[in-house]
Amino acid sequence: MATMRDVAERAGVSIATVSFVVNNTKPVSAATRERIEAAMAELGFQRNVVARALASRRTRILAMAYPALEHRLGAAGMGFVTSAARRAAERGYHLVVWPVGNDAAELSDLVGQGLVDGVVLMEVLLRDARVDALVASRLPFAMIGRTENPAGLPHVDIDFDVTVEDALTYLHQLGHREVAFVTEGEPRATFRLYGPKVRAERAFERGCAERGLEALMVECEQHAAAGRETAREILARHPGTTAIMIMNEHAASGVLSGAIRSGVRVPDDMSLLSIVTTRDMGAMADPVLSIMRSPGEELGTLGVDLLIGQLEGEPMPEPRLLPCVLEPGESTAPAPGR
Amino acid sequence: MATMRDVAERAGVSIATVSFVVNNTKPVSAATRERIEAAMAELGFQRNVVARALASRRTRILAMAYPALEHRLGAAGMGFVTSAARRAAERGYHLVVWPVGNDAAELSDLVGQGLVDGVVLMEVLLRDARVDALVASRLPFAMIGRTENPAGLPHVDIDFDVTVEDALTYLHQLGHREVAFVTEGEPRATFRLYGPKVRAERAFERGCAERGLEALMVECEQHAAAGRETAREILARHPGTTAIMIMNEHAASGVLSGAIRSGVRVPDDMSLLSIVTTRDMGAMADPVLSIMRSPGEELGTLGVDLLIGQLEGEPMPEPRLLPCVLEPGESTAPAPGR
DNA sequence: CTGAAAGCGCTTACAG
DNA sequence: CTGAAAGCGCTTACAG
Repeated sequence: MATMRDVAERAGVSIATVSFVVNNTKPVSAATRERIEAAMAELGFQRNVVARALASRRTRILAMAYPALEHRLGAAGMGFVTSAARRAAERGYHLVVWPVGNDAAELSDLVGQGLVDGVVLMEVLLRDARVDALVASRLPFAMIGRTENPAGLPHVDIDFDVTVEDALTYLHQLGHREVAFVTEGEPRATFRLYGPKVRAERAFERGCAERGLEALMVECEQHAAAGRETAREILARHPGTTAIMIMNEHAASGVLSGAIRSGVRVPDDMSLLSIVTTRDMGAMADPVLSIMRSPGEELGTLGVDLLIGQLEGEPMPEPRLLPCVLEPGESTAPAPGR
Repeated sequence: MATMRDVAERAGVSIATVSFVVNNTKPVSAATRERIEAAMAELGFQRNVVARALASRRTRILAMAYPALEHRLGAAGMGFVTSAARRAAERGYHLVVWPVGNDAAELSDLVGQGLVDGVVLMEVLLRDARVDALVASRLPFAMIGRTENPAGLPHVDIDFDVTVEDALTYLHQLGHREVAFVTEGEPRATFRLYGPKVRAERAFERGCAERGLEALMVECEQHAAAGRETAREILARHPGTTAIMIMNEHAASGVLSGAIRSGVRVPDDMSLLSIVTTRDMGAMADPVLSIMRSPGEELGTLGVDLLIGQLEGEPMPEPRLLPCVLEPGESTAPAPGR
């Protein structure tokens, strides 16, 4: 590999001048610039990013930190990572992936190595030791998700209030008055601090109260069999239910087939709406599920933008909350008798 | 951040000696080692990985290169990345993700930056310019997947021969004599070079020939609606078919519901076997699909091991081919009349 | 507009 | 067992 020294010799200049044209950081006369560019082309020069990082104290590497044991991150998880990596590349950065535990020690350790200029933190909890560790480290970071009170901390997240409110409005306008909400259930204690679930539940309760509806919520493990069982349970205990809203991607198809197996027609007797999910997931069911699409890729892109913005001294961008967008499928219809 | 110089001063030694104990690279007397370790603890010293990389000419960063536009990589793609990142971390490496185009120029450019010690290349084609570029770069690499003739190139891949053979054996033993194979179809020209598809088709043809069966193969786009249409087509044109093998994760549930909508009972009238997929995908269908599980995470782990093996001068590990493993669900049964 | 030089924080022969 | 010193390949004041 040719170095700057090689280029400088060939062009008959100092390496400083080569650096100036490579980085376009100081004025250089057209003549010498041309000589240098010719030399670079002839030698196939590429600047060594490690040396640049050490000298400039900026590695131009970002980290994407996500929970190591997170199996919930399926297709959506890949969407975060690929969109974030793409955006980072577009802006001249690299993205490393850091599977980290929920304890902050591991993250602090990684940060201390000095490899990255900043961190994008995924799957943030309402109270999150990793966030505290990042604040303490003074390294720039951005959250995908947010703590209980994220004011002042750069973040992007799904707008659960708007998403749930839009979902309820949609179902309510279809005439549904008894709506069940199937959420994710998990034994792990930290799950009580899982923002998406907590925020969606609060929004559901509020939305139901405003409409004078009962807020029926059921937790369900994250697989199809549990979804089937949950559907049966709802039908047995709350036979008046005409619509089920689901925020549990892996159980949604199970809820559907559980209902169908119980002799319920979807959407004639029962509407199903799967929220915070992807078109692909909805399309795999039969009938195709109506969904509210999660803005997964947008969040990855925005998270990186928020971080790079800080690194490059742009005016601190506002936190962004993006709602999921309704994409009706075949599983929602007017309530029976309407 | 404390540097080695700080530690050395505090311990009253040279920075060389500090380096020796940090890296455990030369014998140091117990007494001085203790002083140094105490100093490190007091200062909270962490070695700067960028400086180490520059001095040692090893960054201990690996790249995972995958096709930028690849939307096929859903949950399985995340499995590759997370398992690879975890393995890299276990062995003291970082993993950067590189979304790259199919042309080799982008990859060569990234390699030339000197950021990584090696590359794990995903979604390798039978003839692949990126592989040629990596060979030319002389940078160590490992493939997940393989070219047409990968002898001498480190790789891990699914053993499509064994997988398809096992699938056929399973169906044949259940009495099925007319088996259709639904594969992925795509307009892109490079898809003709997509190894998994080509190898599976060859294996299917061979297996059918050996058993005196007709090798019925149908291409299908990668979504559920196309799967439904494909099921109808098979039923209409080949009414004797009693089993469908599917290597098209996103269409599998569609094939199932297409068959059911046509009045076919699964598995009584028709068996369905989805190969090279995940338990999660199979479980989302009703009835639960019998699958052959893709060893996605194992491939990610092995790919990293293969790469690190080269970097650390271990004897060149053999390429590894892993078969998918049969996990019967509710969608396969003896052929009708058996 | 251009260059000489210090320095980023380590590793690694080399010498003792 | 330990240290002085060169060097990894750049960037960046500073001087001219």
